[in-house]
Amino acid sequence: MADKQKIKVLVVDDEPNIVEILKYNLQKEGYEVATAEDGLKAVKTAIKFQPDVILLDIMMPNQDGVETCLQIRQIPELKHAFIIFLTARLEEYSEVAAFDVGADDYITKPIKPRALMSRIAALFRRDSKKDQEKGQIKIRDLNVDRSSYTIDKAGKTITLPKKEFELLYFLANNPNVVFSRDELLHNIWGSDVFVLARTVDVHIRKVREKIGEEYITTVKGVGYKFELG
Amino acid sequence: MADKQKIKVLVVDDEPNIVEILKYNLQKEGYEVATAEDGLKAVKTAIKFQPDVILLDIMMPNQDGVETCLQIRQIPELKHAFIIFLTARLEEYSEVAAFDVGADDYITKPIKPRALMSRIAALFRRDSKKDQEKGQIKIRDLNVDRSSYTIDKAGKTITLPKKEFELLYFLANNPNVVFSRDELLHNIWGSDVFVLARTVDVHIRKVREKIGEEYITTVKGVGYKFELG
DNA sequence: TTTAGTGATTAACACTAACTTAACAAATCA
DNA sequence: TGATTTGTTAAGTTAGTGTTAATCACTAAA
Repeated sequence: MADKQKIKVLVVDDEPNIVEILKYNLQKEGYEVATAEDGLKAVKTAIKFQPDVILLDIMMPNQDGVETCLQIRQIPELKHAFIIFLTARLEEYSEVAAFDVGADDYITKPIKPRALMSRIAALFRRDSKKDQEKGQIKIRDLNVDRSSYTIDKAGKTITLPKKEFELLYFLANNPNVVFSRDELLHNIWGSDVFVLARTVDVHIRKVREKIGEEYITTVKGVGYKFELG
Repeated sequence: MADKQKIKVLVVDDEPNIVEILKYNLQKEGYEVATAEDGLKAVKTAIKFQPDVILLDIMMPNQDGVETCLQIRQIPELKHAFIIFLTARLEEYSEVAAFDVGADDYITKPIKPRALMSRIAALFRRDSKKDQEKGQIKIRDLNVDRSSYTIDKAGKTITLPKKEFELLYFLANNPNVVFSRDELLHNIWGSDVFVLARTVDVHIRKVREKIGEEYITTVKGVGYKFELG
């Protein structure tokens, strides 16, 4: 979702080129970025900056990524942070040690910015899903229940397939807000999936068919919204 | 379409077929397209054309993509441009060098036009959202809400079609300022759309019909304005 | 390994609200 | 008054959406 607060990413690598590329691409995607050039500085910066994600090169002067990761994991304020290792392809060293040490993911260089962005985005999609998992929305006469992918309406229980459910859930979670097809794709399908925008229409059709026509309305030329009142 | 200013894309490849396919698809999506067939011409064209995005083949006669990219990155006016490399799958050469040289992304041939389009669109998505975040205007007894494309008036909710909403939104956003029909067309319809000025009258009529006559006033011989107090 | 089934995506065609244009009536001003 | 501008309505056109069906991908059962 469009988080009100920018997600903060700390990039740690001793190669200025890589730092620049990542910084550039991350900022382009709307993240707030800080950088550090070695492990020692990384820890200091992390404490000040309180990042949500840390991209951590393994091979660095002063203090390598593994050791740095260990230290960061000791700091209570940074426990929630996602740590992603950046490794050259041939450092087998990393893979095992990385996870032992508390990394959440790792990617191999050379880095494909696009893939990395998707991966970071995915972290927060998953995370936000967790938030929602408490998730039961009562809206109008519907009871939208994420844990079972079902809708309760007047005693009747309707089960929806995944995409249809996600679509309804997303709209119901943001009632009265119009979303364009592209926004819906971006938020529900993810930023790294390429499907035609009109696919949304078909899903809308099916949801309407199952729960009734009166909930989701079309704003022509703009998109769809869940109608309150 | 909706975009005020067309996004400019420069396609550089020595295979006319590929250039044609990309050009066709990009234009269909509303981009302004220029092309070049080798690296040397690409630089010249880029300087004149000032593209926002450059699709750059790696393997080209005269001067390859990597060298071309380097040169383009030297030019201050083109620093903001997104450079995306097009590479055949087996040129491992490219991946590393590409990013060293300042590329923002790369995609492997064969190119799937649809995926490429999504990717380019994604580059600019953030900006367009920012425009929309302005959101909500409270003026007199109206609440003009862009997120739902509705007007609230004394508890009643009125939904307007896109153009009518945009018209009201624009006027309400600049209360007491008179706009000529041409100015309204230019600001709401966009500079590249040609419709008769009197079309505005009809939309004004419909907005008045829906929200009441007392908000938008006519200044004869000049245009319309949103009336405060 | 087939087969059947489900869901996701795309493609094709139908339909209609929204938009544009045109035409005429009403209002305004010289 | 006549000329010009705007209001209003209605008819024509288009872009956007609704809808159905075909295709594709995947899974589970036989």
